[in-house]
Amino acid sequence: MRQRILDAALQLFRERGYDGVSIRNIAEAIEYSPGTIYLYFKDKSELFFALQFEAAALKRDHLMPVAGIEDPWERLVEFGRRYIDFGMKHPDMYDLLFITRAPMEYIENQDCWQLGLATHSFFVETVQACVDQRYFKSIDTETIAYTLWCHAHGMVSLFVRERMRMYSEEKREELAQKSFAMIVKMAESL
Amino acid sequence: MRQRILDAALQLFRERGYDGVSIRNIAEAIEYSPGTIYLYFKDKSELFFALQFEAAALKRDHLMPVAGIEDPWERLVEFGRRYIDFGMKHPDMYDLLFITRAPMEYIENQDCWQLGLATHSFFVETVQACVDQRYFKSIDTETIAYTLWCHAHGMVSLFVRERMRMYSEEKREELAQKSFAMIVKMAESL
Amino acid sequence: MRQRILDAALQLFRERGYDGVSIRNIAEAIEYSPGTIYLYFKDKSELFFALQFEAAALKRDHLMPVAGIEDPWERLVEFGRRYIDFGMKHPDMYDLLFITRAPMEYIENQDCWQLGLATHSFFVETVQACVDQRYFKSIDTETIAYTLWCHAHGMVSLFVRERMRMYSEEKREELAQKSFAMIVKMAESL
Amino acid sequence: MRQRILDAALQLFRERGYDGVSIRNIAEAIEYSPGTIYLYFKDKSELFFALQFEAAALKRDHLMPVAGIEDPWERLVEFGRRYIDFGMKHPDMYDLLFITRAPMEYIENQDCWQLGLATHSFFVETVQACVDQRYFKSIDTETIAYTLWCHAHGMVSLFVRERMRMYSEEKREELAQKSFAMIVKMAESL
DNA sequence: CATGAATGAGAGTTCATTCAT
DNA sequence: GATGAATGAACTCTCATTCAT
Repeated sequence: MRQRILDAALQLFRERGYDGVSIRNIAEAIEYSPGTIYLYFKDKSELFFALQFEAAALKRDHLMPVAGIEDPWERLVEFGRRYIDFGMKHPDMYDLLFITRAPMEYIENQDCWQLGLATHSFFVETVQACVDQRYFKSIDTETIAYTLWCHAHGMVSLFVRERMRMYSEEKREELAQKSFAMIVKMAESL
Repeated sequence: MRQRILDAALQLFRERGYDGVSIRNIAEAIEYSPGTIYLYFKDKSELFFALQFEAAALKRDHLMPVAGIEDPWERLVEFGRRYIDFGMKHPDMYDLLFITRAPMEYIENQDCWQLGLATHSFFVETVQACVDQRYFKSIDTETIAYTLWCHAHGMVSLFVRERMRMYSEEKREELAQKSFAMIVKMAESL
Repeated sequence: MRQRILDAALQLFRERGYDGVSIRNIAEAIEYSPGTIYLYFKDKSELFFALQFEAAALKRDHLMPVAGIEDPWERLVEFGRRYIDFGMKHPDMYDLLFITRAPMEYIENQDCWQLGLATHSFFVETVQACVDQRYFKSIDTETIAYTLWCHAHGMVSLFVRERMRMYSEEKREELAQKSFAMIVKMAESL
Repeated sequence: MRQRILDAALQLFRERGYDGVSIRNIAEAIEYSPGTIYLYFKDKSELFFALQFEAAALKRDHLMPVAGIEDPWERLVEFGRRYIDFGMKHPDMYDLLFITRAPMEYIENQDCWQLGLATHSFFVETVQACVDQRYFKSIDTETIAYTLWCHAHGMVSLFVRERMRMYSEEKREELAQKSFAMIVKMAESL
């Protein structure tokens, strides 16, 4: 039931944004009365955070398998590939995690933030490992990580928020792959 | 007057985001009655589109001065710098143009879409000019342009939607500058 | 209209107390929509305060004519008579001013509190005048005033909140008159 | 168990007033489910009446010990002292008994009304005893009793409903004591 | 051109209450 | 005897919108 609420909410949040969704909407979607939702979540923002937590967990599960890859460079590349893959396959989740505007003041104390940070740290550490093993000339780990993240996030978020309409659907996919290859190459020459 | 409404609306956007602004709020800000706004805009979404057009125009004005720079590479770099600058200085506008989920079916017929496309085309043409003059080894103009755009959009949108909270304010600025320098360097080796 | 709202609200507040009355109730009573009320009053508590102000003004108008009576003792007696008379004739208003539980934290900054205080001060000054002219042996103005007030308020509030049911209606009136006479006599011997 | 519910309800009353207490609140306080309460009370108003009865009993227990005092005058004075003391110490109970607007048609058939009447009668009889023993010049027992009651009730109810805000907390206490002393003195000269 | 007055719908939230288990 | 799950109605309040004037 908690799960049923979360499922319905997820879809709605993704379609209409945090402010565009009402408790009533969610209740209607699952065909229960509004009050029922308050049996499972203290208020709207708690529901939202629960959703973000789900998303963060899913993302972690999607990404963390790469931890098994020994070579840091290969690990990094695979991490990137999967990051983008996650965004493309679960645009709603990605949106929730990295785009949706929501009561952000609260978020930092939340478990989902911790979870997100953990994955992020893993990413930075992988970059660090590459740096340590001289995969790059540059040794500015932080900036390298940030730059790669920006590129990946840019790709996914232009896609998620439908700002690629000037390209046909196939073109979009093609571009994504080519651009990923390109950034990898660019990174090699860092 | 139409302009006065738009100005007030824009400022409110800046402060509270799209969902946080009501017709009433705007009316209060310009010290007119709510009804008056309907003399100039059919409804809220028309006002919203007008706003998007404003944003697109502002962005064009912010970016197009670089058209005067002869050398395509310098033009490209300056374009990038200004793109990011625009996003940082007018996060609400940037949000409106590249992040906000709006009825997209409508948008494509709108002037603002044309306006946006024009600026985008200018960007792509500048990349093309660099390619033509062998600034890059790669000749895949489209992918180059897309990749650069992704990076810039990633930077701005992580900032605009407050996903950089794990860094201090100064750190954020510093990172932005360093990352921009880094992508420029990476591009040189393309 | 503002007045129409106040009239309806007054009756309802009196019948059911502050918490027992909803904006909806008031709206229904005047056959308007709930939202309309917010055109005239910021919120529920503002409406309540406006009502209290009305009540305070009415009470002042009922009492202040005695200011014309030169002899302080006569003035005091007449003040008391009218105080009780006010409570009996306008139980709803009296209730609002001296019994109804409502957001009291706010009240002290309100005009109605000032108005109420003014009348109260006039009462205390009248007692003081009696003291000054040796109408009492006691010179403890404050306590005398308070004691008289307690008696009057007790009478009215037992009546207003229907705690005199063990007496017949006529008996109640008779008791009131006799008790007033008695407290006057008691006061003379102070 | 019934008792446990009542105890919790009473405490909540004390803290938040009648309208501020919900069945849910009470259930939470005793760590049972809301439904459980309905096993012991038909509905909220039945609980409310039970509470009034409790209050009446508490008041009786607070006052009746004075029945042991032989001298009627001393008994009367002590009764008054305790009456006020009860109101100050249990403002919520006092409120329930003498101020709260409750369906009065119901109340008269209730045990609590009987209980209240009994205490009241005891009070009147004590006044009568004083009259019989010539403690007063006046022989109008009813009016004397009523007058004294009005004073005491006025004191307590101004306090309970927070109409003494113009005085500091200590001042309020001081005034109460002085006024009680004053009414006693005034009564002596009746 | 502009407004004042009004509304119906809807927001988040809490409530007293029911009832199958 | 007690609960968990649920509801429908109510709450205060805000909103986009309309329309006679």
